[in-house]
Amino acid sequence: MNIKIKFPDGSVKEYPENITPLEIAESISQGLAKQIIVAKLDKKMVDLDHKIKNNCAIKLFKFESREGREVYWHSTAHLMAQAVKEIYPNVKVTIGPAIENGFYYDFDKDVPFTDSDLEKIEQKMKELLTSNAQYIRKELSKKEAVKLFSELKEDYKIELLQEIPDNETISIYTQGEFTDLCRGPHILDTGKIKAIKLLKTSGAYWRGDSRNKMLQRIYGISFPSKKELNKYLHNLEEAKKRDHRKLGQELDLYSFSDDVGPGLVLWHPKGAMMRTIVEDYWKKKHFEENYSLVQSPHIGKAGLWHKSGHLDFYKDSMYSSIDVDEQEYYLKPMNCPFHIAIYQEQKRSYRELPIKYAEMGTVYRYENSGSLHGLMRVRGFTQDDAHIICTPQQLDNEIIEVVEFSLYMLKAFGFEDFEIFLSTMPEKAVGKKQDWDKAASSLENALKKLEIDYEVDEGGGAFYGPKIDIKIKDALNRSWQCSTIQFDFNLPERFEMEYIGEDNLPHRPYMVHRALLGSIERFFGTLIEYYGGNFPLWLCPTQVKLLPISDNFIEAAEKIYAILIKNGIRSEVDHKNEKIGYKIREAETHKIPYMFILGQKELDTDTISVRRHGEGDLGAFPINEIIEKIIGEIKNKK
RNA sequence: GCCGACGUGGCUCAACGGUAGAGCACUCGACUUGUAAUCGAGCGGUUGUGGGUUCGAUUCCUACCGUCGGCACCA
Repeated sequence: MNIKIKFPDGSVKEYPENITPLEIAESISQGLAKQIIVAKLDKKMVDLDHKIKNNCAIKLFKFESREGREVYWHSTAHLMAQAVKEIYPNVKVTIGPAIENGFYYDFDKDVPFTDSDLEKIEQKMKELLTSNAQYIRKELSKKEAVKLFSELKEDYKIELLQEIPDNETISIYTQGEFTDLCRGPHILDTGKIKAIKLLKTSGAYWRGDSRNKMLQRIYGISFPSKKELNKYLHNLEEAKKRDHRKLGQELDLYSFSDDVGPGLVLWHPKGAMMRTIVEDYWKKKHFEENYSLVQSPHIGKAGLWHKSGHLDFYKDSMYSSIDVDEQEYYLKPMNCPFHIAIYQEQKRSYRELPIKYAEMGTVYRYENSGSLHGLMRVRGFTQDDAHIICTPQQLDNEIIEVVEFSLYMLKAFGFEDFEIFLSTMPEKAVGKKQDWDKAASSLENALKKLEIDYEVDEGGGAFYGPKIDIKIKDALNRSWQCSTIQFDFNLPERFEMEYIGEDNLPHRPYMVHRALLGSIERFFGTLIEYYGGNFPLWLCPTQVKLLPISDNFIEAAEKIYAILIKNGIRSEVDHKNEKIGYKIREAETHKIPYMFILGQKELDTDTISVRRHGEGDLGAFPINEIIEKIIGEIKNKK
């Protein structure tokens, strides 16, 4: 009997029953058959030797597809587990999924893996490859599976099995001597894996819970060719050059000091200059958006933080108290209570709302030592914070405006690539369910109305309200939260915030916290990595460096410098007694966008020779012309 | 916080159970220079901190601090 197979292009072909995806691929072309990794029948991913029984739609995946890579890497993880078990038979296996770039496998092993263990394991994997073992799927009952893994003494697998319903069919995969509990699918045989690299080891808690035992994780990656692996490793090296910690030092933007303390940033002149430009732009835009700028102190009395709930919920991550005149004070971990205090200085009318208080507020949080990371995660940072206090009727519109504003800001700094999340009510939460729903739908409506793609992070909201987060990835693909727009059902209640409505009765306002850039420190870090230190001209701390050909032209350079400064162009004169090649090299390595070269030739023709970073010699320009060009570029934020 | 690795002049790195060496940077001198490193000289480190082993430690052990890679956390 024949069955009908529908292809993604809509065409339908008939095949005999029990045909496999691999055979179907072979019927199309040998080339395709060689490349495919896995197949999808209707909505189910299956092995390539899966016997097809019914009419269905088929989709074949190569390594180039996300699905293909996932299966490929997952199969490599099995291979790694096999290698580990052969070298260390007493190690217990746990789970080993594919991740965005490669795979990992967690093992329970008393002594952590060392770098040389990694080499041994990699070597063993390559050895195992030569046997070209097949990944053989077997289905069995839960009872049988429990028996099998008990015999293998794989306790973690038994724990996993226990969570599967009793009547469900369990699948296991075996390659060579190694059998793993696994839903699949897998590649057909290890022969497809051509290049492997084990990248790093680390500790990782069983099931991601810090109360559980710490396991030993190995990360790795694999490719169908050595060439692709090398390319990946090369890209990794290139990405490391964009690391904001490396560039921050090289470009003399900021530093940390052991004497000052971990996670406390020292902004050097060039970094502080850039920060000032960011903040000035931010302020200008906030005035345009009808925000009122406020400023608040760095510490406040304990009572304030009790009332706000911060001491209940976050005491462990607040710096310890400061004793002032026998009163307890705390460094602020958030700006909200101060903004609320400003709001409450007067009786507020509905006519005043919405009130939007904004502040570049520097807050201090005692972050775990292990989580500190350059500028991305620090202990003292400045939030571009604001609190929108409005009536329920104003809410939807305010949310739309703030989401738009947020994207506008990120785009102004050149960011196009970010991920947006809508986080909903967590298990532990304050406020009424109906308020949460209203707030969440208001957030969702704004995203939909603005036609923004987003993911829902179920239960990912703060305890006090749902939120929209925007995350940006760093050079090494780690993602960091920047913008955040958060509802707060907690503080208006706790502080008994009110406004007098049209009905002459007090009402509780809605409050939204929002930070568009997030933390200035983190934002600056992502900015560095995004541009790899080659900032758009308007942000560059030094826009033009004047390079006299010899000492004899320093004076002439100083004159041009004065003109540039007068035109608002940030410039420097190179006073070094060096050859022009040296000065150019130094300016290039410092990623200075414009180099003005000045010698006899230029003096004679009343021009300057212009060199652009990364582009090279642009030729000679009359000074006015090049100033105009530069000013234009700054205005266009290029 | 947890697991692991690491910590040598401002930076990048070397050496080693016998009181540290190079390049760059910096200072000085010579050269007065044409689109990514001119030459020479000099300055600069109680090898993260404390304790221990040893005749002797930067090297070995240990605790702490910090950094890095993950995990957990992230209002």
